[in-house]
Parts: sequence; C-alpha cells; structure tokens
Amino acid sequence: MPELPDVQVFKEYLDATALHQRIDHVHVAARDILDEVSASTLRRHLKGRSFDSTRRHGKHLFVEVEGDDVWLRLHFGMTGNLKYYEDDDEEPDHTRLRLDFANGYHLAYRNTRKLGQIGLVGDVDEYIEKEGLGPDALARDFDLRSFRQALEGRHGTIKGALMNQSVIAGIGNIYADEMLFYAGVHPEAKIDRLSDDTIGEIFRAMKAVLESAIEARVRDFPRNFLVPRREEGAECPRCHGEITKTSVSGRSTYFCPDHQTGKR
DNA sequence: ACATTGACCTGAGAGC
DNA sequence: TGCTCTCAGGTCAATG
Repeated sequence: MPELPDVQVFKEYLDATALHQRIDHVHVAARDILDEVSASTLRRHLKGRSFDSTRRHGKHLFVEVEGDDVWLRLHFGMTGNLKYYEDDDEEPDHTRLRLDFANGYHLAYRNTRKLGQIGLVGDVDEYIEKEGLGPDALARDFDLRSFRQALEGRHGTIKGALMNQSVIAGIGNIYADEMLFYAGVHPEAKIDRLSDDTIGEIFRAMKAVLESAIEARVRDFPRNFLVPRREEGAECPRCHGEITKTSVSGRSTYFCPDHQTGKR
C-alpha cells in the first residue's frame, strides 16, 4: 500500500487527528522496527511533548516534535499504516508503536510485515540528503525539466528508474505500472530510447496518476485505471487488449501489450 | 549503471 | 478444517 499517495493520506490523517496533543505514553511493541534509535531514547524525546507539524518526502513521513529539535520519521514498508482510536476501542492488530495521548486517544503505527522503520532525525533535509533520496515526485518544483534531468544518462528500463528512490522519491511498484499504463509506455522501454515527447507524456502521467490516487481515497479510482485490474487476462479498460503479467526489475508488473508500446 | 536474486518479516489466499 | 505453497504495494546487499 504505502507509496507516495498512501503516505500523503497518512499525513493528512495524522494532521487531522494527532497534532497538538500531549503524549503521555510511548509503547514500543516491536523493537526491530526502530532504526538507529533505542526505545528509551524514543520515549525520552516524545513523552510529555506533542506533535507540531508533518512533512512528507517520497514514502517517508516526518512528524515534528514540539520543543525539541527532532522529527519522528515513519516509513511504512509494504504493509504499514496509521490508526487513531479511542480508549474504549481495541488496539489494532500488528501495532508496533503506540502513542497514548492525554485526551484519551491513541495513535497506532501498524505494520504486519515489520519491513518499515521508525526513527528520529534532527534535520529532515539533511536526512534526505544523507539517504540520497531523489526529488519528491509531487513536489511543485519537480517539473518536466527536473524530470528530464533525473533520467539523464540512465540506460535501464523506465519502470526501474521510476521506482528508484534516489532518482525520484515516492513511486513504487503499483503506481509505476499505473503511470506507464496511463502514458502508453511499455514498462521495459529503455530510457535512452525514449523520445522527448514520450518523456513528457510519462511526466504528465506521473503527476496525474499520483494526484488521482490521493483523490481516490475520497472518490474511486477513475474507471480507466489499471489498479482495479491487476490480474492476468483482465480486459484493458482503455483499448480492450489483454492485461499481461511479467517481471521487471524484480517486481511483478502488469501492463497492456496492445497500447503500451515502445519496448526497447 | 543496471538487472537479478535472496534476504528481511508475516499473513492472506489458493489449492489440495 | 487443516496443511502446504505462493505471493505480497519496500529496500538492501551481493553478484553478474
């Protein structure tokens, strides 16, 4: 689930629920998701304080801790999400970190497969730099020119580059497929063989797909999206071709061979 | 520079 | 019902 659009939704969810409330208890249920921070250090930084604001970069969510120059960093792996709930409700399954607020509510960071990470960072921009994350795919200043720049000098498949977090931050397997589907580009198309026009198409598809996906939390996915038809043999919602499954960059890939052309 | 594979974890769903 | 197998939207390291 958690690619850029999902993490954006988590951000808005946290903004609407858990900001500005005093944290009374910090319960670490699974130490192995902590990244370079001990449970006691985490507790020391959070307890008695509250969250001021949030920031998202790619698939990372940063939550600013009031009165302490530190941000909580949440990464959701493949199965992570957030749940804000009342005292009376039961703690959700697979809660790996639970914050208890003074108002009687709780914020659960859930993660079935524990492939995510929770950490503390002093400076968000520094962290992004240090980790070598590329520009956020939806950042306003990530324009067509920057997109071309990001792809420059690359020779691999377009899907591989789109999913590479050091090239562009935020796109994973599902939405890489979706934007190539939208743009009508074969997932194995080689970057250095793509025309300027096609790069432009992919860029516009990237923005449109990510924005629609965020929107889709409220409405449904547009009818002509691939997401609901990630199934071998399904009918292509655009051209009545047959959805095909392959593997690209080690990830299962669905596409329509009829209208996604330009392989190699 | 890139693709591929396996590892990290755990659970859901398919097939028997 | 229960067992086994396969697969999963992320990322890293090792290898070719």
